[in-house]
Amino acid sequence: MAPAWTDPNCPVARTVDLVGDRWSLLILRDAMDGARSFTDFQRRTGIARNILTERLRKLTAHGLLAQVDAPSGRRRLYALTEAGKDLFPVIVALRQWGERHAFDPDEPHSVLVDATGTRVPALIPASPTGTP
Amino acid sequence: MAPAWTDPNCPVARTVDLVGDRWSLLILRDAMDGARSFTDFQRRTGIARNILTERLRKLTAHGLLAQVDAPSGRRRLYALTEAGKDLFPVIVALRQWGERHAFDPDEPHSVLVDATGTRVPALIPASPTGTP
DNA sequence: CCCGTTTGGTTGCATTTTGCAACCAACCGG
DNA sequence: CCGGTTGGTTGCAAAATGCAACCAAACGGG
Repeated sequence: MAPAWTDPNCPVARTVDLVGDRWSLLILRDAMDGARSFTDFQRRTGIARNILTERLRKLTAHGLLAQVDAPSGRRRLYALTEAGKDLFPVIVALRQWGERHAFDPDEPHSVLVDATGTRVPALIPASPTGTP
Repeated sequence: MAPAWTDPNCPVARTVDLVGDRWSLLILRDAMDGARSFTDFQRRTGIARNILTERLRKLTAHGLLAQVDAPSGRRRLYALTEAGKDLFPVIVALRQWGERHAFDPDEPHSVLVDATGTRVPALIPASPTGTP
């Protein structure tokens, strides 16, 4: 973590530095799906506990998650911040790609739908061209 | 790589298994930006050469990149497949998030524009709700 | 109030992944 | 034919990860 950024000028590289490891994105996926507690995350992802501790700290340190006190009692819970919620399109895009390309043609898999049960259309950048 | 998938049922997890490491997404970013050759990728990302070799193989093995013969001569080059190009929205989403949240407020950074120079609007899933 | 359980960790150690530098064979241009 | 570039490979050191055992502070029931 010493070199600060892999490539300080590229926004993609910075984002990948923050969430581009085996677990962070899955933690955020679960957070978006309602996970709040340490054991919740641990059970859903199957991540090692010490790594989970570290990831939760990293994500909180960078403002993607925040620790909130539970309504009753004082157990600490993690909640998505605005910045964290803002990663939603990334998760959706990853999910849609996975649905299209990471399963065998005959293999069953989920399809992303919204609250009303209709299928969410593919995310497409407004203009179909490259990165300046 | 033995356990096949981190979570076989989740498309997000599968995608992360394929491209969710420190380098793969940056390699794909550069491929989308025109990089084709081994040294091209190596120079742009700064990745260690042995790791680059492994990543290029992994990405080709999973059908995100393909090896093509150079027009003249027979040097091997890597090109994005359809599946690879289909990751474009992911890269765009990562980039947009980075532009919004990974820079200090006063810090200058790039803004994603299309071929005509107009700013690409934020990617937003059609309906604003969660994952079933 | 006391005891067993759950939660949210921490610690130490083994295994795996990365990174670095040196090396190499094939081709390329002149 | 000679030097440089390309696309790697190899060996070793350093860092990240995984696993299992351990722990203190709540809970929760009786």
